[in-house]
Amino acid sequence: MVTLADVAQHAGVSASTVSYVLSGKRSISASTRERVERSIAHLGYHPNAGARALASSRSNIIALMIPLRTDMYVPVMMEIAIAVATTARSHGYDVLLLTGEEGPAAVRRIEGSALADAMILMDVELDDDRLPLLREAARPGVLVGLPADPSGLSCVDLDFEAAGALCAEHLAGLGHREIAVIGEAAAVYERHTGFAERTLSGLRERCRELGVRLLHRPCEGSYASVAATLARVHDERPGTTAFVVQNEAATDPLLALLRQQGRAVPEDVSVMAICPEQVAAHASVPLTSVAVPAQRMGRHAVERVVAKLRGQAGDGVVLLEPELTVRESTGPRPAPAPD
Amino acid sequence: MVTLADVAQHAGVSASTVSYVLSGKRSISASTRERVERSIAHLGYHPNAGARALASSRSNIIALMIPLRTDMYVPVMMEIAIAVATTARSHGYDVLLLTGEEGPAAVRRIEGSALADAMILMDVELDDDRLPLLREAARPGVLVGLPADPSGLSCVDLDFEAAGALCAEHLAGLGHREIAVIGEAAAVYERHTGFAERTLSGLRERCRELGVRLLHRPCEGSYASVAATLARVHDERPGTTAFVVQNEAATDPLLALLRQQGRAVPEDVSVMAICPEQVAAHASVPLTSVAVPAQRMGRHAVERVVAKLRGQAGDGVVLLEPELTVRESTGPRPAPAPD
DNA sequence: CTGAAAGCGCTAACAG
DNA sequence: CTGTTAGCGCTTTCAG
Repeated sequence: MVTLADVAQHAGVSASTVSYVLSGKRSISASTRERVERSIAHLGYHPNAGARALASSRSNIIALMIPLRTDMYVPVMMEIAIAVATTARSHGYDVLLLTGEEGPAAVRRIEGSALADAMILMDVELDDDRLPLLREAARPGVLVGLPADPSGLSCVDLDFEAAGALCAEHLAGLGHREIAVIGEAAAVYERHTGFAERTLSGLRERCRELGVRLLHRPCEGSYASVAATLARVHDERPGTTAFVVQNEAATDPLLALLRQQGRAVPEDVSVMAICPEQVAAHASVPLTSVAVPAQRMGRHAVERVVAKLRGQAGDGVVLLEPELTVRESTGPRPAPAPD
Repeated sequence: MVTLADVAQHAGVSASTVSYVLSGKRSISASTRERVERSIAHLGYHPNAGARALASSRSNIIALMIPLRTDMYVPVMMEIAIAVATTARSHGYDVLLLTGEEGPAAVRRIEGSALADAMILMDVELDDDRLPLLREAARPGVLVGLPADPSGLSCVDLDFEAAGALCAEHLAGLGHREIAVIGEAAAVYERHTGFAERTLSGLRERCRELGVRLLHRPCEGSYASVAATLARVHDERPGTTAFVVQNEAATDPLLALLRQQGRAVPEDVSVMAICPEQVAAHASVPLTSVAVPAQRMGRHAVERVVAKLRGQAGDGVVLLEPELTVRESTGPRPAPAPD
């Protein structure tokens, strides 16, 4: 194994000089720097991570806790995780992958062992039991998601209220007066993950302002349950001309069912979704949608945590602005059927 | 920060004793052990990861390289990654998440910096440029996937040939004589990722043995392209009574199209898939399928790599046996339409 | 069964 | 601009 001492000897300088060439923490004459760099390349030197961490008490690792249950929003999680990993690398950090399994113990473990310099928690719940620990922790942390009480914490999330409002505006702008929301599974609302409720409240408020009638129904992901929900909406609000879907698994069944019923999208009925771009773009009818900006969220979380490590940022909530992409699934309200 | 020395002092023993209590590498009297453990709990001691890595030259970290392009098989990747993380934890290892972005350089970096004790590479391509480095590396590695030349490497993968054969047998057993395969996008075959070809060859061989006609058509994930492929199959082999789908994105469109054409599944036509359980179980008609055993693959990869770290395992390819789950999408061949 | 002590490879004062 | 040196916290011989 090639050590810093080997490099120093080869370059005919002291160990500290090599160290400083690497860290740039003090000025080095061009000639020495060059000699050292040549030696490093020649010997194929890589600094030892453990030694570095011990001496500097910084590991250059960011811990990322992802949820264990993989039943929801998997591609989004994955996209965030990948964005976190690549952004972290571009800032000189590696990423340690932790699953929710360990729960709060993981926070303690990371903190105690100094394995990571900071942590990013995904899929935070409204009342997450890792939060008290995180507030006390010496190391900075950033949440992806928004808990009930974000005080003393840094959070990044999509502005779901704004996303809801955006949907309402888009459909109202097309003339729709009765909208139905196909929501997440009831369990999601009961678990109070927050985002679903926030979307709904944005939607409700803006609909009220715009004088649009809104109906909300939670829905499981299965084909059968989408069918049941659709039937129910049809019974309760036959005048519904537009759907907002916030349920990744429900979009395809919904489109299939409408097609089956001979209701053309968007001529007879408009459909829009709050979902990952991929899902929206690849649906059987490309969906007008508000995207969950997974990459931006991951990138932002890392940048935030890195800034905090440098003492350049404090706590606070950052809500990313939603963006609406108009595709082929929404159109003007059809003329009311003549009696 | 609580150090080992603090614990030693509190317990009235030497540092090495504490260390040995922790590692169990030499016998300790019950009374000292108890005292030490009490002190550890009392002080809330956690060993410092960097110091440990430096002194022992083992980091207790396994690096996991996941592919950067997330266009394919995302839930499977995620499931493998999570299985890797949880299994690793249960063996005392943490997982470092690397993306494919760095390419071969990542292998060198991990190796050089001693950041991880071993690595697991996902989504290996037939002729992957990280493989030569991995063969020379001092640290053990395990591939998830099967490259063209697995010599000198450890690999874990699904036995896709057997999976193909299993499909052929199942359908032949139900009396089907003409089968069509809806395959992955042409790009997947061109990239020679291996698994698609292997499935096909298993399918072909067993079909030949069983006297079943087989037609294979690659297919993009979009609704339109599934429609086109289906039409083409119908033209070329009107007698086709069963489909094997190896393309996560094609299953739902296929079922929707068949429904639209008034062909009932499984009464008029059988459909089976090689895909994750979730996809199969939640399809609009629950699909008879051969699963990609993501969890098993992740777990196996970790166990393999841990065994190698202990010098208890060598190179070689392990192909996991596929399992067929019969659901509602396959049935006996319909009686040939009377002329 | 337990202690003492020598590093592991690097960083960061402290000196010049 | 560069060198000397004292640790960082832990593991692991070597002694007893």
